[in-house]
Amino acid sequence: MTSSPQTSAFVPAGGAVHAPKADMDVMRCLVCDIRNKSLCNSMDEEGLAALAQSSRQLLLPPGMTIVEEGEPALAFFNVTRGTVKLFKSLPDGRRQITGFADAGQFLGLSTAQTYSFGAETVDNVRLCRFLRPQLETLLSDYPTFERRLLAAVTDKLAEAQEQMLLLGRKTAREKVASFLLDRMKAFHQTANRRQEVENMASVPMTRVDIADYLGLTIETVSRTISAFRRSLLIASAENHRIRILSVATLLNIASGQKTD
Amino acid sequence: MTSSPQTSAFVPAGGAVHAPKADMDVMRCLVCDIRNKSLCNSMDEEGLAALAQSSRQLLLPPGMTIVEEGEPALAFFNVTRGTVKLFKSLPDGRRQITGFADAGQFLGLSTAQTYSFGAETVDNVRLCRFLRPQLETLLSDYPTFERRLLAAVTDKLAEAQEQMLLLGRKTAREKVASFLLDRMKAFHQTANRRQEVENMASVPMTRVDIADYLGLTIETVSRTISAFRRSLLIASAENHRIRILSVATLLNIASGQKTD
DNA sequence: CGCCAGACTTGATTTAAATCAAGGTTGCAT
DNA sequence: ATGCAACCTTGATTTAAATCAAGTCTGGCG
Repeated sequence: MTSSPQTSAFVPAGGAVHAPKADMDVMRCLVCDIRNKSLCNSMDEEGLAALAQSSRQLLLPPGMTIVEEGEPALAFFNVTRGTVKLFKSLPDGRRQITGFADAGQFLGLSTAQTYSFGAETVDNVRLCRFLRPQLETLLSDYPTFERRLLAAVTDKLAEAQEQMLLLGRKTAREKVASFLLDRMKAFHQTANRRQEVENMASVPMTRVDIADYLGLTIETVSRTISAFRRSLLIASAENHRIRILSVATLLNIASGQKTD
Repeated sequence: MTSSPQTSAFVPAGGAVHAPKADMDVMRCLVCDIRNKSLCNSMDEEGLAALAQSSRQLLLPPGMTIVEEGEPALAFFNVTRGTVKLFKSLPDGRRQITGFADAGQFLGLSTAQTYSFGAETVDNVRLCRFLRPQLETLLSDYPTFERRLLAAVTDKLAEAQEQMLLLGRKTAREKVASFLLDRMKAFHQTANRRQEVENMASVPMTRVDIADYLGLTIETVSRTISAFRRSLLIASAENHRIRILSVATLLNIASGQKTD
């Protein structure tokens, strides 16, 4: 594999690569383009310098393991670009994706000695890694940061409860509609430019990932998306994007109002 | 409805009742029998006095609403006796129970203005209610309490991820086996006496609640429990208890190993 | 003490989604 | 440009669990 313009910043295979020295200095967090959409917005200028010195930036290509189920929980991560999938597995290989962490989201919190979940990159991902002792120092030194993390975990719990409602009680059609709307919301939160982001959803993950997230099979996901396309509720766009043609209808479907 | 010895401490209907003055004084938390199994174990003697003065104790009979989906999130609760169910609903009445909070567990955290979930008592419940401003004062005044809450929410998130795996990828049989084992664990954590608690599970909730927790129907729950009983994996006991006759087999079933 | 409502169980049938089975697309590597 | 491997789509059939349909059990009340 030779390097191409698109992937030149990333390792071809085998492991994480640390970003160049310039990206690790005390300024990194101060100039971070998504810091106001993340935990880091709780920090003043001095705190941002402390964050930069407590963390290392990693760049990872698609399909890389960030965290392995059952391995020692040594680090905490903040995603600053791309999308990460979090999942749990059964011994026979069945897998449930419990969430996607887009730019601005954190992952890797654990009170146990080992991670109870795995995490892998979906596309090209940039993240900041905090080793546990360093995170704990930050929490103690910056009460606003700790309060912000508590709020962020509380929000994740509310999201998880919403996903339980989806998994336990929604139909395939309702699940896919909910997913597409969530991806639209994620894209809105993530995109920095106001460039025709309206009604666009970012869907960088495969059908297998979507199925494992919604508790369905790839065939059911594919059929349902095809049906939405045929009904002109959505349209495919370039770059793994989907344009949502009728947000209102999809909202009705997602919340269980019958809209056939 | 006239009062009976069993329910005399509770209101017959209509609303919460505050416990007698003696239970609200500065000593309440100091003498609380489950404080070491809850968030409150992060507090020293002075902190326990502050907790007691920041909260009121409530006693509620079965089937009472504690928190209503969509209502202003004014309070945070710590369950000190009994079992509470947390749930989310769809407009057409479909319901997903997202968790059961037994003695020692908290509920009611929210960063939004309104609760995104409902909460109701399953049996006779005792809980401590903290109004939001008072909780925030406690968090600021007692850093160990805030750290403990962060850990507790992190644990809840891990539980929620485990439940997503169950809802999305487990069979009915695996779901019910997992549930019974969880109820056994909850009973062990809750019971203070070592009185033949071994292999006992506390199941105070109805089949409807179990079904809404596991993403099944009551018929499927009933059939599955009957099948386990016929296979001598479990046996019914008094007081809404179930004795687990083969923990090992149930563990195998719960984790997807085929054990027919 | 026996009635009754709510909770639970069991059986028969239906159905939404899974599984099985081909193809079709796409994009990257040679 | 071409081949191929991974990904996606569509169709036919099966199946696990839902739904429909009776009962049975239980405990609190008159």
